[in-house]
Amino acid sequence: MSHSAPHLSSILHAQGASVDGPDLRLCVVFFALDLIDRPALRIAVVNDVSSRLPAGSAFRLEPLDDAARRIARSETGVSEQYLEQLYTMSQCVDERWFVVISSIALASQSTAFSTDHPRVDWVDVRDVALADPVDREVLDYALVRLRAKLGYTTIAFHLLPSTFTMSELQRAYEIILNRPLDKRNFRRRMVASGILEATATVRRAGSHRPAALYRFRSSDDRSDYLTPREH
Amino acid sequence: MSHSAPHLSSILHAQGASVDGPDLRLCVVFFALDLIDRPALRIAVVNDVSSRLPAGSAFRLEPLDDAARRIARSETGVSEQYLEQLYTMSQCVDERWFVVISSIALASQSTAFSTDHPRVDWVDVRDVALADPVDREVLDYALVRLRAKLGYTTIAFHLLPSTFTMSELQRAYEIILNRPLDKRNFRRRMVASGILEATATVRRAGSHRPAALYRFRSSDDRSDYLTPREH
DNA sequence: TCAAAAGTGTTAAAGCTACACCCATGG
DNA sequence: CCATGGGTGTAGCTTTAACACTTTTGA
Repeated sequence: MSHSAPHLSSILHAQGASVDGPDLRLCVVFFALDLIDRPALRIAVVNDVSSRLPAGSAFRLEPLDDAARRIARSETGVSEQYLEQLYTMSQCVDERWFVVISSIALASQSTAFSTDHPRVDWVDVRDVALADPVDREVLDYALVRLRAKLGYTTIAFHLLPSTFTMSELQRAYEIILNRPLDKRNFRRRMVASGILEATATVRRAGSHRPAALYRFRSSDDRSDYLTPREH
Repeated sequence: MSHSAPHLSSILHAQGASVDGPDLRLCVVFFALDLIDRPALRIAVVNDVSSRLPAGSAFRLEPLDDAARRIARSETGVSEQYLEQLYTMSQCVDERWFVVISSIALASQSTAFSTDHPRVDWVDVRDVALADPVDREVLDYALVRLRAKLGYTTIAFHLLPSTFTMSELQRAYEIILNRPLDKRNFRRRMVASGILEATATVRRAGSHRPAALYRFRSSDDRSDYLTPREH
């Protein structure tokens, strides 16, 4: 974290120079999907003095998405599978000027909820209470973006385990979009899109017909569609 | 512009404080559409030592889109009609660390090309040569975004004069998308979308049937669709 | 044999693409 | 009267939405 001590600030002001360049704050909306326990879309919330999004600062010359990845990991103890920049805004906290660069991170359930990290809760997006209104704004926009991208990308990919049943995939979409979908139409669209391939195996889970297992054809991951190429 | 003079930097380093926070660079891809002279999508390019995008720095606590608007205006002499943030990245130039926040600005032809500003050229996007590879990357992504948004928003709105013929509107889309569109299908879609309203008037322009003039129903400007609410 | 989830087809409506001719005007 | 751009309709196809029953299994 880089900011000048108050007296230095005054010294520099007196000389007409500026230490008033912004501090960077990278904050991450880290999503994971609970398909088992109480099905819900959850985000990582850090509880220190109050509830906030995982956040931190970038090092000098560190690429911003490397920094966001590093912060997501160190703040939550979880390695994301997908990261995408969201939006940048200016914010003032206690006389300090921040430029807040927000990102979305995604991880599958097993990756996210198995790890136990002090101060980190994975909370249902419908119940999240964040102290900072900017954090709230970031979360709202992250949800808009995630829902929109579900329609024209393969972003759901990164919230599911490596193999899954058609019902699990549908439940994932339903949880994120927060509305029910028709089973037959859903399956048809998914199959037609060609992003799935059937594995040879089935999953037996209870006293009913076993479910075929699918995986994503990782060759055509289109999650990135409409974000710039990373350098 | 805020960066510390070298000797101050050393002083602060010596004391373990950091002046190494990034400098902000806001850069703007300012689009305008030439429908008359040589029809083309153009952007504002600033020529000082070499060709670059209009750019500048934010003031302390200035909201980033206010800053981008201010920079777009002061660098080009043109007031944009629409502004949207694009992407943020980290860059190093001559040992200085920049956080580059890019935006798209749009203005109609009359607004843009009537003004004459020293060092500013409005150049066809197909011919743009920019010294900085980051500027190039920003332009490429701006084009991707503009084209994509043409499909699901009313962003074209801001590149056209307040009233226009159906042919002009179609030409605008064709120029931006860089491919021909079917006249009848185009008209049908536009009318069906409900974003246009016919004015009572026609335009007589040459030895052929006069063209009906339309305007956008500003009540349903959906350009912003999928960008966060501005505070 | 029952309960529970998996899996499967059809129909109607809307939207998309491709395509060619007549209309109104000014010179 | 002719050259110029403005304006119009249809047919085939694809995509979407709505809708209910049969299959396979374990207990």
